[in-house]
Amino acid sequence: MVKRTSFEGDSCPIARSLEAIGDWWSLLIIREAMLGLRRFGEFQSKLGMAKNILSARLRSMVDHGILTTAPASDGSAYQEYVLTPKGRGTFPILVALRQWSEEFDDHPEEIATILVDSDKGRPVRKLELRAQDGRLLSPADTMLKPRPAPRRRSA
Amino acid sequence: MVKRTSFEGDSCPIARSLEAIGDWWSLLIIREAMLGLRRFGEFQSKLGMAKNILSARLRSMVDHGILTTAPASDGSAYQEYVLTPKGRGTFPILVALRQWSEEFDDHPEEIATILVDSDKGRPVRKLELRAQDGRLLSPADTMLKPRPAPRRRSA
DNA sequence: GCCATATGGTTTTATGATGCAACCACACAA
DNA sequence: TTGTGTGGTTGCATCATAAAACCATATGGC
Repeated sequence: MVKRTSFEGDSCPIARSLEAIGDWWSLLIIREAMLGLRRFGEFQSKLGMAKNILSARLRSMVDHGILTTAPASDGSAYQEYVLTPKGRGTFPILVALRQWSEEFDDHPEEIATILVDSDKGRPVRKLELRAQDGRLLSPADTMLKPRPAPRRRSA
Repeated sequence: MVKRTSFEGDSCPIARSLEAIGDWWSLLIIREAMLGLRRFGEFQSKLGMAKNILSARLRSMVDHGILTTAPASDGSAYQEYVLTPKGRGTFPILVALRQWSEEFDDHPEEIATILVDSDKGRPVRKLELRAQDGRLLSPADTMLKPRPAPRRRSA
């Protein structure tokens, strides 16, 4: 088989995420959904992507529990695609991608938008990773530990 | 042309990130590099990916300034691939992907590792997005604003 | 009712990307 | 010289993607 290697059974959580949203379009669809788009045609015209691909992606994300199809909203017999909590949970990923571009892109002047807090209208801070006790952590301050084995008996 | 649509000129910072690291393998390669892998063979055997694909990805990431080729280190006439600051800057993206799996994956018991702070050995907190004044922000507390036009004259 | 048009897709077909295996180049060792 | 390991490149089969055509169901005009 040549089967574009699936990460489904992989034990790495990053690989598992990529399995669901690691393709070209999914995160952009989620981004648009986060901004309020709901209808097939809206996504299609906004993103300019092929309709068959959009169709496949939407279905895949529905299967993964990232989107749900809501029956209507304006009566028009069609369905809408709305984010589930799992879908909205990708927000930090989108922000991280955005901030990475803002910080390291070779042509940051081409970036058209900035993310601000809607209350004050000022740019948000960089995402920060903290320890349980609140210390700010850099990559070097972290390490991976094997997950404790699930206790079978006393669950 | 069918040319797998490039996001290179896109003004959306998320699309721009995906252009560089939005494919199947790049983030996994970066993850391994973050853990200390450096040599072609190490990546290849650890990730189990085809050598030609690895070769293409490494070259692409070098072109994007995410990796650099260092001439040696153990004398063996070959080169090593090490992360640049831009490459290390993807850390929050990896953490965000990891945490999304941890929170929403259907089979979280299959996730083998947890990210801890190396000082205390305790799991890290969730990534948090804050406003300039320190308020914790949810997706709904944020909005996108057009970037202020670059002033040509008084730069 | 009848035709035109918009929406929301699916099907068809062509090409680029990926996966695998084979091959090549180089370094080093026996 | 031959052998072996590393670091790739090349060919070919298959998969995914893109573009466009096609289809089904409303909606609107007449």
